[in-house]
Amino acid sequence: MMIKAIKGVKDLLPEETPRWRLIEETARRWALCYGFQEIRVPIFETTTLFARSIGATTDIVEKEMYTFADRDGTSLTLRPEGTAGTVRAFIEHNRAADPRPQKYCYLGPMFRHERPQAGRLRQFHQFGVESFGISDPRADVEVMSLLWRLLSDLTLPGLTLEINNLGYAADRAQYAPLLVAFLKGMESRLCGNCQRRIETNPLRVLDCKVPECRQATDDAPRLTDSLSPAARDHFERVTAGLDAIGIPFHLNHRLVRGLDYYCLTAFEVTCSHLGAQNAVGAGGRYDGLVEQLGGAAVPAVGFAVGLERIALMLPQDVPLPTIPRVYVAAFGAQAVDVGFVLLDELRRAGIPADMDFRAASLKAHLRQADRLGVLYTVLLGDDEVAKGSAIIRNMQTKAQEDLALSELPSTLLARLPRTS
RNA sequence: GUGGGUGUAGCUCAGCUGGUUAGAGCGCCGGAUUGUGGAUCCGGAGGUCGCGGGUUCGAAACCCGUCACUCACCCCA
Repeated sequence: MMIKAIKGVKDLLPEETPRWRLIEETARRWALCYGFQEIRVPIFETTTLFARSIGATTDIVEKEMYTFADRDGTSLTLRPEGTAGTVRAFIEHNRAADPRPQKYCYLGPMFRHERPQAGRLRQFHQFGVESFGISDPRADVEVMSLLWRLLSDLTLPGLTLEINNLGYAADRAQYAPLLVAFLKGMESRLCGNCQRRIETNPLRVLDCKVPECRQATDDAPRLTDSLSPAARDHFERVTAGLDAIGIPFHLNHRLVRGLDYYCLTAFEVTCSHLGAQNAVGAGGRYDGLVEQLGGAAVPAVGFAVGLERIALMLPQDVPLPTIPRVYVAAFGAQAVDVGFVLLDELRRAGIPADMDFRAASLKAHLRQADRLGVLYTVLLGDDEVAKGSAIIRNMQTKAQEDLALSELPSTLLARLPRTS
């Protein structure tokens, strides 16, 4: 019986890792450029951290967490998202006491026990940022700007930034009964899911995919009309800020975030070429969360993007960095030994060099050199060894020249173009 | 958790209402070229037809079960 990877996880084979490196490096580069600093937190935490931050009644906590008992019985959970652990670390290390801006970014695997589908895995990867301690709406704008710029830099097609004002918890508490009353009058026109949502998550009805539900809720009371002046003011400054720096966005009064901790600004970047899971990245403000987890009353904004989803939309022809390499084709009784030493000398000189130890004939070596796409091949047979020389062959032009063995590393180093 | 689709060579897929030794393209190996890659030509290797049972003279095909993958719902990045 062959052992296979478990459901919902994926191997990234060497053919795909350059694309992933491009995505990861682009994300990190933009985040650092915006003053965010990388933080690395554990991929598992005590279960209560997630239950308290994400919301005990959300699907994630209720049925999607990978939870298991540690040897002493304490309940541990593989992180389903990155914010909870980052906030925990922020509190635990008393980072609020540091006067510098506390802006973090993270990158890594997350785990949710869901049925896999396009753009959704059980082990998936997110890049995210969290900006702590700044209630100024410019922090919201900064975070959305970073998200937009890094996705644009990756030349992802068909991107849309949608934003909404969720208000404060008190605003939503005031609004919810109005909405529920309206929905109850419409119940017969709603899909089965939405009829259930009236009780469980009425705001979510607004964001239903079913066209009939959207029609039915066109005239529903809007959260906007229930917002406090402070919430309105914050959001106005957010949209003004986005305008000022030229970030295109659409107001979407139906946009609701699933996690309990969001307030005020909520946003989502969707992509048209992505299948059903069309959200690439999403985030918002979560001013109450740090306090809720036992820290000071520290405001915060952040986002997370799904790297699998980015990889799905990343154009096939994006230019990937390539390393110019050299192949050592050593054949013949003495030459194989001399070639092996030469291979090591090249590498020590910083020249990416390779050799297939299985190949015995020059023909077999050249075939491998071709497959590897190297720029130069060093041809080294017993004749050359006797003369203390080697031939370097330019694989594109087929031009060959004789060189002394001793000058090979320096010559090749000079010939190879700088890594692009 | 619910529903649909698909499982045949390393990869992408043909295979008719059940009928001989299960095919193609690409890839791989060898030769034409005994020290020169890609292109061409010639030759070759490679398959428990996902697995288990059933129907039948005969099953890759039909039936039942099962597993895997996949898409979608729910929910979310």
